[in-house]
Amino acid sequence: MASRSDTKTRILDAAEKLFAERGFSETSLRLITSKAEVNLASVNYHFGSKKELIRAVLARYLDVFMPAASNQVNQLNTAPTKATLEEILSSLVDPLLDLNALRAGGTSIFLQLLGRGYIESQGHLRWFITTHYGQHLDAFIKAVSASAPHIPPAEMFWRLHFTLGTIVFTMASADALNDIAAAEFGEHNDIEAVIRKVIPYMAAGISVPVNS
Amino acid sequence: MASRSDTKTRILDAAEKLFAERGFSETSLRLITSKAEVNLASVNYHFGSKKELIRAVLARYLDVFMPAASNQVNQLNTAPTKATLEEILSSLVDPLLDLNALRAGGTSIFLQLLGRGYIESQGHLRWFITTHYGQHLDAFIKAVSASAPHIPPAEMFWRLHFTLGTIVFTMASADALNDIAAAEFGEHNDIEAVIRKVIPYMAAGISVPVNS
DNA sequence: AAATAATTTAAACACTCGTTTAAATTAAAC
DNA sequence: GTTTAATTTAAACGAGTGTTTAAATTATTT
Repeated sequence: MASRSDTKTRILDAAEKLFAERGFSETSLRLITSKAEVNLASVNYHFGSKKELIRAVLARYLDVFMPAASNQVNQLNTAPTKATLEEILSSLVDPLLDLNALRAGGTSIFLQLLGRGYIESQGHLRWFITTHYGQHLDAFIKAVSASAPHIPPAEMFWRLHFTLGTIVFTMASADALNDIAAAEFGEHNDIEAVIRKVIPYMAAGISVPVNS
Repeated sequence: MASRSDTKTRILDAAEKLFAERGFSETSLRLITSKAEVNLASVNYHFGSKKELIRAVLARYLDVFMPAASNQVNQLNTAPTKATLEEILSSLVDPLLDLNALRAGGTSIFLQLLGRGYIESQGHLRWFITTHYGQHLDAFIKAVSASAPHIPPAEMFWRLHFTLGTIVFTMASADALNDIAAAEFGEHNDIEAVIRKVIPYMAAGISVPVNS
């Protein structure tokens, strides 16, 4: 079965890169299989359909990231002092950067896939994530809410989605923005530098008092 | 020429609604023309191509919104007291809501189109907006920068793009989020309520001190 | 009213898409 | 080594896409 998993992996590797770059519906199976140097029909043979391939691509990252992320959050919860919001957000940086060890550019690819998925799939991805990784999400949401107890739950719902938009849009266009920043300001940032820039922005927005 | 502009308008009206709901590439010309009750070929006759139709749909809003928005910013600039960041952002609310007078649901449609456009078209929309409406954008960026002089230009560049992501992602999925908020918290927000929720978030993020 | 221009229409074109089929090939089991 | 199962392959299918064409219709101009 060496060839089987080899073909599956080649498909997943090619697909995630193309999905992140061009979006799901803009990426044809023919483009994926030609980049992966496998036969067109092997996608349907190994994954059943394009939709299931998309889910497999996302799951490969979520299965690694989600447990690592909620581990970090749980560690903060058991610490003697209550974690600040910025500490909670910063605790996700390592799990995110560890995805680069999984595959080259993994951090950026994962965040771009997340963004594309949330926008393209009319709610399907939201359902997929909440049903498969809901426990991990709940731990994170609870920790964030506890760090900003002055924010009502409904308001926090909106602010966490504002935050999702911030991170996801930023990462989807991080490469282009880095080019502009380099040309305009002489800055040369990598993905980690951008993540560390965005955390104070998000933390301030999430915790700003209501009606001020 | 009554029929000519009538057909053009019918196409634009049907297209913008479908584009906002399903995205550009997910909306076929056949769906647009059947909703508009015009012939399929009339899109190419009146607009040349689907890509030019998309631009026409966006331009119909941008031509109204952009001058109105920079008018508001200029009025703040001539006021006796320096405008706060939240005042600057809030000054865009009226121009946004005035789009509802243009067409039913205009505000929501415009913001969703903006979000879809920025995400779907790999940089094409960014180029289209900066080249056609760059002067209006510059006035806005200058006003925001002046309201937060403690933020270096390079940092402000990043934060304004964080903000673009926040607003664009939120609006692209505003309907879905509103449905969830209604089901989960009994909240029934319209587009104005969401806009007024996101402004404090963005203002706090843009102006938070660096390295804090 | 006749001639010209603008618009609408139905049909077809050329292409891409995801998926399926059945035969060929390779691997595993007995 | 033969049989059985798993995988790969080339080809085709049916449906959907944006666009083009040329004739029919409508509006405008002379």
